[in-house]
Amino acid sequence: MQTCISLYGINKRDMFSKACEYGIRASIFIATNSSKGIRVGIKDVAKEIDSPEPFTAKIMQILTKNGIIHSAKGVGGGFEVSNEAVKTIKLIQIVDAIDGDKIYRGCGIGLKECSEAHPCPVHFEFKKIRGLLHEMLSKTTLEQLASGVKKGDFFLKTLNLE
Amino acid sequence: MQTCISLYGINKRDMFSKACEYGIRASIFIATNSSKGIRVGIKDVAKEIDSPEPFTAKIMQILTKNGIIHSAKGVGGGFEVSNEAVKTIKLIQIVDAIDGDKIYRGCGIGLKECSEAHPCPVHFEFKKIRGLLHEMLSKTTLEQLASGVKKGDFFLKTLNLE
DNA sequence: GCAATAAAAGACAAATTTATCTTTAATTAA
DNA sequence: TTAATTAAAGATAAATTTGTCTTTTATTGC
Ligand code: FES
Ligand code: FES
Repeated sequence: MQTCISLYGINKRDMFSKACEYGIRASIFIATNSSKGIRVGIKDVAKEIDSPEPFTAKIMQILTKNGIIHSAKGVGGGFEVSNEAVKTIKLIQIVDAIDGDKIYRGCGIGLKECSEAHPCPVHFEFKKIRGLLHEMLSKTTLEQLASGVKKGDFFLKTLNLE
Repeated sequence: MQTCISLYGINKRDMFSKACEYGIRASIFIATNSSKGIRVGIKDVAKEIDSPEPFTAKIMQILTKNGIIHSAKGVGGGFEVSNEAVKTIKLIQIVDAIDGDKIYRGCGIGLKECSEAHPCPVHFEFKKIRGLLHEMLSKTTLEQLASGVKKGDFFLKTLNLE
């Protein structure tokens, strides 16, 4: 007899990894401040994007190594994005640096490679979605994202956490 | 000085979890066989979809508990999907059972909830993509996927692994 | 030079996901 | 009833991801 309908999600899975989510939110926060000429420290970043500070610090290291964010040590130091860079940096660069490209290039159901010649059953439908995702990630600049936050249209954390 | 450009993906992340990928591939394989009136055992499943057998067995337990796949113990037992069920079962049921719904409902950059009233910077772009993903998962039946494999148009594993 | 500041680097630790192995329960056939 | 078969359940282990803590390095101001 089959009684049990709808257990739920043994894995709680987001589109991107936590590391990537933090990386994106952090980059946007830093960009909004850089546009006002303000460098921000890791403490502020973690507070403003509501993320664990030491882990966020690790992610910042990845982003700086990839040349996405610039960092300065010492008094008055912190993280920033130059006015030129903020216009050219795309969301996809952050995703690539942290989660890699499989999300928009790999086979949706895990075949070792996605290929037109040897497609999996979801290949053609998935291709469309991945394509849209890829397009969006490639087109969206850090500046776009940051300006929306600066204007107060968009937010980097949920409201009132008391 | 900033020398280092483009490190790569500290996380190798697919769209779905391994568990979910195996679950989808397994379900499709079982469905193709059920349509020929054949029950398949866990051994065949794992072999045909190129997945680790014991782990795949665990996933089958989840799918049977959710009423997606039917199982029979004992001699001549194995896994199957009824001719009626295969027409009504949607891809989304498998994803929900294993990865949950955050991938097509949750905020793309990890805000605790995705909300129109308090949107994150990628909200409106992401909504479109998630919507398309949701639509695809909701519409695609196991039968569609299985029939493509049966006809030989689609595949459940990569070629020649010697 | 010296103290203060702040990120980088490295070593750990916890949690989650993936994978394996053993025992149990159900079913069939003889 | 017994033996064979096959999935379910449970315990455990490995790998990956997430999170923390300490030490080092670079920079600034004095
Ligand atoms: S082969 Fe699976 S998505 Fe292309
Ligand atoms: S709030 Fe982030 S996607 Fe809707």
